[in-house]
Amino acid sequence: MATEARRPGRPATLEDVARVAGVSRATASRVINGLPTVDAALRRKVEEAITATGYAPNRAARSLVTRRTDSVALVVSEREQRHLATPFIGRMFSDPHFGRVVSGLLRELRPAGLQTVLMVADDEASRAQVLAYLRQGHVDGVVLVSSHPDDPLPRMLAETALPTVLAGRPGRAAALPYVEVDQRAGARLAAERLVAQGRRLIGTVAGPQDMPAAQERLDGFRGALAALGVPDLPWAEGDFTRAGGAEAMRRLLAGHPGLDGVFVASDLMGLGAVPVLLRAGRRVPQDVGVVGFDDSEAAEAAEPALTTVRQPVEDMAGEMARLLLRQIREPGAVPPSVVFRPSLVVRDSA
Amino acid sequence: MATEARRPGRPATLEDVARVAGVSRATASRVINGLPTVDAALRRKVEEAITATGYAPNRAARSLVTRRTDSVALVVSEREQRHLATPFIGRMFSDPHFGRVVSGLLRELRPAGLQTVLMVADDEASRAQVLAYLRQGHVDGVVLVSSHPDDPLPRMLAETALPTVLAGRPGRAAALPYVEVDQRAGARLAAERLVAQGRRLIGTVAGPQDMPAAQERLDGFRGALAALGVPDLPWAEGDFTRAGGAEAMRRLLAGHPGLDGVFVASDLMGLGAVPVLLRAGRRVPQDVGVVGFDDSEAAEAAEPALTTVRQPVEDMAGEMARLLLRQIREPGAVPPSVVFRPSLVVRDSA
DNA sequence: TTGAAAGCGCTAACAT
DNA sequence: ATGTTAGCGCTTTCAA
Repeated sequence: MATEARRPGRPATLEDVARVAGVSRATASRVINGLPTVDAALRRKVEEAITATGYAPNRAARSLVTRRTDSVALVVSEREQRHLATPFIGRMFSDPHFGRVVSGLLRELRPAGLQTVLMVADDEASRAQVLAYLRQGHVDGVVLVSSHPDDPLPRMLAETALPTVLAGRPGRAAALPYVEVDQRAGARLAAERLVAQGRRLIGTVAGPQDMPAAQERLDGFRGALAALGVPDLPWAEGDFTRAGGAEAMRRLLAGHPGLDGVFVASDLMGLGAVPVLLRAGRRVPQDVGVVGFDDSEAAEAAEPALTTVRQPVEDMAGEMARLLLRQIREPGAVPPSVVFRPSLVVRDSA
Repeated sequence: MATEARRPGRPATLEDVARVAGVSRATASRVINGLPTVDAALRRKVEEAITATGYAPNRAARSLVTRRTDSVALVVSEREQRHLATPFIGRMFSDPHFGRVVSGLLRELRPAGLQTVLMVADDEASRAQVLAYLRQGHVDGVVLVSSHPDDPLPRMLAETALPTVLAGRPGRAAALPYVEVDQRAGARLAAERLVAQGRRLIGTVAGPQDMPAAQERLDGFRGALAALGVPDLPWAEGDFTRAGGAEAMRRLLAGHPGLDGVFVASDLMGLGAVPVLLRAGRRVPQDVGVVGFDDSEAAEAAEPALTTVRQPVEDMAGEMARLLLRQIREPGAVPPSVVFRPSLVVRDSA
């Protein structure tokens, strides 16, 4: 119905809105930005003009004057892997876990009016490039998902004073808030489950011990077992991949054939570990109980389905977004890190 | 060494560079944008000034005048699924396939100096929002990854005249270039493999028949079998999920217990289908040969590992990026769609 | 409460 | 080949 009163071909500008509403650009701008000091009648006129013209603000123009960008960067930092056969950017993107993080993030960021720019840092050059981009003020904040413990990026970001949130505690401490699950508490849940089932010869397939999360899962599991009266803990280290889990399970089983319970530090490794047990003639869960970690799709896909420690990944990502928003809105504020409580999801493997 | 000759606190501007180099803003701009009409000596001076000041262009300012944004949108379009238990944005993001697409895309986009903005359209409101954003000229182009065949977005995008590329042929035809794999050729590879192994009682677990890709895989498989002298094709429809594959396999096997070969239209469905066969007492591949489609992680994860039809996903995504770049560089050009040739990856299941 | 005007940093005529 | 200048669309003093 409304004739779009504007120059043809180009999107309507604030100027157009002002003209249609019969006010100045300044007043139109006030309405658009929700400032209270506008007469109700004029406000209505402007709002009508916005609808009539199909106006939407030009972000570049706005950004030029406000120095905000209404966008944040989602930076994926991976160790360079030219030696691996992995095609291109490595496994982060094809990890369903990462997808869940993105999902939880967007769910908060979108309603806040923030766009999300995807960036990858996987070698020295790209890291410098990303950092330059961020420092230049092209985004209002950064969510960093880093997969390697010796990543220098957290510290470098801390020095920029740009609002930043980390997915998980960084390998090298940095003065930045992070969100993660209580690894030790999760390990304890696993220990309690296995012990409650009467298992006493318990081992664990741990994650890479240079990663804090993996360390804490191992350490927490050992501590919980000790508290439950099981002082000894044989373990083997995997690399958080399926193949690595299988390999570690083989070593563990070779050294300790009498095992009746295993805590595998990730579901994906569990996917590799369980078949090793089965092929070695152990029934799961009858002979050996297995508890995983993550509650990823892998847990459901396993045969039998894995009993596992659940991380509320989407909720955690949502919290990351909120921490970031708070920093953006209150410059200087550095909110405390948030640690989520894990829960046990009982399926068939223990 | 170089003292950063600039106002403190703020990034250097073109003005700063010009002053340090002792030239006008225009000349500095010419150097930065690589225009040829600049004296070699001045060019060097400007380049030094850039280094000295740590200058990087302000994208907002540039965008305001050029009407380019040097960014593209990666739009993920999914059917609304409030009825499902799926947490949040649905399964696209946690699909490793999507991650491979992102990976291939970024690999081309990054060197071209384009940022990638992630957007989701999963209901009427978000679709309108995304469309408004795109129409407003906030990006130079769009990559659309759509998961549902009745998606109105391809057509709506075609009407905007914004450079666009689709991941896969759209359900409703649209005048936009797309990239996909030759589905029929892939199905033929599967048929040839099974028939070459002497199998004659062959069925297929097809994908959702409202999706073009799924239709073509079924149709192509049927055609190829007929050409090879196997005229009959029992089939059951799955929904491209693991559980759906298992369910369809059960139905297929119930109706045709004598099957000795199955083409499963996705590896993920294969992951569900194979255990059904095993539990029904069929050995794979001895009693029943199984060929999947995609060559995803699922194919390797299956037990036995799936022989499958490979889609070069990262390469295809890279091609999408190139098609988009061409449209951006040559406005008005609508490059033809590109169809990739699949290949057979032989593993243990057939 | 409203408007006039300056200016954010950059590119692109245009003039030289 | 180089410089001067006029905006791009918006927010934000500052006056009224």
